Order: sequence, then C-alpha cells, then structure tokens
Amino acid sequence: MKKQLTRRQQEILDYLHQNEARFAHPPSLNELCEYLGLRSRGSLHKHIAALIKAGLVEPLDGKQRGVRLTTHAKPPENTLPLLGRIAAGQPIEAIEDDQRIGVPEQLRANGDCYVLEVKGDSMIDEGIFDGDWVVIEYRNHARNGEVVVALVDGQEATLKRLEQKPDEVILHPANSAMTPLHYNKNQIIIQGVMVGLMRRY
Amino acid sequence: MKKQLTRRQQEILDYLHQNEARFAHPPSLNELCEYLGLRSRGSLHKHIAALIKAGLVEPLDGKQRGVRLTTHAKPPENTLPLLGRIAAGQPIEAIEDDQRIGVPEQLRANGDCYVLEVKGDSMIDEGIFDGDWVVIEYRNHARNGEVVVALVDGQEATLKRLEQKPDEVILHPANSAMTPLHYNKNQIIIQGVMVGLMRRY
DNA sequence: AGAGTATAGAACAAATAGAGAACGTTGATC
DNA sequence: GATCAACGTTCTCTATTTGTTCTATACTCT
Repeated sequence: MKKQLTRRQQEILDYLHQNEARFAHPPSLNELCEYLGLRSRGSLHKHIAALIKAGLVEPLDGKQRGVRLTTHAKPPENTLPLLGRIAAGQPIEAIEDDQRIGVPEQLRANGDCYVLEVKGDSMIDEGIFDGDWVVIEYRNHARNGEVVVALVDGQEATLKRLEQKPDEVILHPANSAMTPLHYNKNQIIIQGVMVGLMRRY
Repeated sequence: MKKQLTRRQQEILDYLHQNEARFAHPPSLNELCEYLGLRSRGSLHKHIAALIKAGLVEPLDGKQRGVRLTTHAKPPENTLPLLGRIAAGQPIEAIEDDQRIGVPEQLRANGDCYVLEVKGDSMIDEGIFDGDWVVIEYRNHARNGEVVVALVDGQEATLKRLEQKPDEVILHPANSAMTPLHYNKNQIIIQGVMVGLMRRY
C-alpha cells in the first residue's frame, strides 16, 4: 500500500539521490529551495513531508539537521556481498566495507551466498580465471568433485576442487603446472561451495 | 476478457514501451500529446482509458502522476533476452519465444545486449565452457583480440576470437585440438561482441 | 449507409504547486 | 543567561496543471 509519488516529489527525490555526494552536510530546506529554484520553504516542506510519509526521507521533528534520505535499509535485491579476493594466499583478502555486487537468480543456490573475486590462475583449467567473480554458498560440507573455499590450518584460504578420502583430504588445483595437495582431515575447514561464476570482458 | 487493441492504441503502447527510459518522470497526458503529435488531451485520454481497461497501464484515478505502464507489462529489470544457443553450427539455434535471463549490471556493455548459451568446447582454453551463458553486445565491428559472434557465409554463426588482417579475417578457436579458420573479408559478418560470461555449477 | 475509430476543442473539478507570512524551537555567540 | 540568526513547521491564498467528460467533426473500412 505504498502511495505513488507526484511528479514534483519524484523529481525532488531524484535530485536528492543524485546529488547525495555533493552535499557536505544534509541540506536545509532553504538550501534545497535554492537548488530547486523555489522561493518558499513552506512549499518545499509539503513535498518533503510526503517523502517522509513514504518512508524515503528521515523525519526531521523540528530538529535542525537537514534533509537526509533514509538509509536504504534493505540492501537491494539481486545483490550479494562481495567479501574479498581469494587466491592461495591469506585467508581472504577483505575488500572495502560492505561492498555488494549484482548476481542473477540462476547463479545462486538456495542457501545464503556471497561473492569472491578470484586471484591467480590456480583453477584455470576449470575455466576460472584471474579476476573472475565466483558465487559461493555458505556450507561446511561438500561432496567430492565440488569446488570449495577451503581454509587450511585455519590460516590460508584457497579455491580448489575437493576430494575427501577416508583419512585424508586432497585439494586439486586445475592447472597443469600445479600438483594436488594432501592434508589431514582436521587441517581443512570448508567455508563454502562454488555455485556460480561471472566474468567481465 | 482481453480485448483487441486498435492500431492507435497499440502504437501508443509501443511508444510507451520504447521510450520508457527517455522520460524522467511518467508523462502527463499533455506531454504525451506533444510527443505523439496530438492536440487534444481528450482524444488521447480515450486511448489511455482503453489501455487501462486492458490492464497494460496503471489506472490514474484523477490523481496527477502521469501515465505509467503496469509492472507486469514491462520486461523485468535486470534481464536480457536469451536468444538461443551458439556453437559452430547453424546461425543461431533459437530458443522458445521471448525467454529472458537475469544479467547483473557489471556484465553488460553500454549498448544493447543479449545472451547466448554456449554449445561445444571450441573456446575452452578461454574459459568458455559448454553450457555457459555469454553476454553479447550488438555491434558490427570489433577490434582484434575481441571474442565475437561471427556469421560465416550468411549461414553458420560461431563464437571465436577475431583477428582482422588487411585482406582476410581469421577466427581463432581457443582449443588446442582445433585450428584457426581463414576467410575472405566479405564472408564474415560480425553480429556482436562478447562482454560478459556466466556459469552455474 | 453505417459501424468502428480518430481527432479537436471546450468546459469542469480536483489535485498539485507555489508564494508569503507568522510562529515556536534549536543552537551558537557574545 | 540573553540575543539572534537559522531552521522546521503551519497556515492562508492563489495559480497552474492535470484527469475527466462531453460534443462535434472527420476518416476508414466493409
């Protein structure tokens, strides 16, 4: 039951969105009037009030702190968190805070997922290249043959094809220049299973 | 239940679809009149009323917020048409009508794009596998080194890496078991350039 | 001829937009 | 603490825009 915005309201909202970066501090009604070419705060206030009612702008109950957009509380649909880069190096090389990336539905699993950027060529024979994005489903077990994010000795994380044997775990790189790595079962923690891949040219 | 649209109604609906992006805000009847070359709101209003009845346009009960298409009338955001499968076979093996597939923003180019499903292993060394989806930008020229959809002799379409020489065109497969193919310039029509790739596991 | 369609134009009520003034509050400055 | 400018709020009044309805006229088919 969300109400439709009028043209002017939409226009003002768009303006706020587009120029969010431009303002050092949230603009006051007077400032906004100037930007929008209005002469009356009262007129503008009516529009802002409508936007507040629609939940798009933070209410400003008499306080003087300017017009702020509501923090788009819900992360946009169709995106997943981009947690960092993965190679055969450190656990996971984190990326700046709370970055998200668009992921279409068909590339996700049912469970919770996240995205990593691939670093290095250790899986090149599987068609996983440096710079690719891989979609990972949170899971702590996997079946043989699946490509997993494996944490080795609690220290380094790596993207490899998994083979579990009765008393050891083998991580297969997909690169003819590299050899499979053998570990004890308790050295390996599975942090997720690859379910999708994206590449930009 | 659904009534046949008249010529003009269809025309107006098409116009709304195609120029949806052009309008900053939903156009009022007056604005639409101008765009369509009409002088009377009343006339246009009758057509819009028909479209509303057909469920293609959101009803505007006296409110002033312009003519908006109903949500289910427009193709879902974030999707592109999935035109068919491409291999080294027939031009393009069409898929059932009007299928669409989700494609995140970062995998698209600026221009119009579409998606093909890859068939065969001719580009396996480039990390393009059987069953992958490739995002293609409509373009009829490409630079050397780009992967293109090339139509050979107006008959068979294929996905290959392009090399243009002064008097011939070479299509490089990325598979050590295959050899590059040499053509005359006029044998080859470029139907698009690959800009993205998606894979599901 | 007649049904279906298209256009122009006038007229109307409602929704929207704007200006301006007045009021109470906040927050910084002296 | 008093002062004062800036701010958010509320109100009234007015102008414009917009959706709607109606009538009259023309065009296009069978």
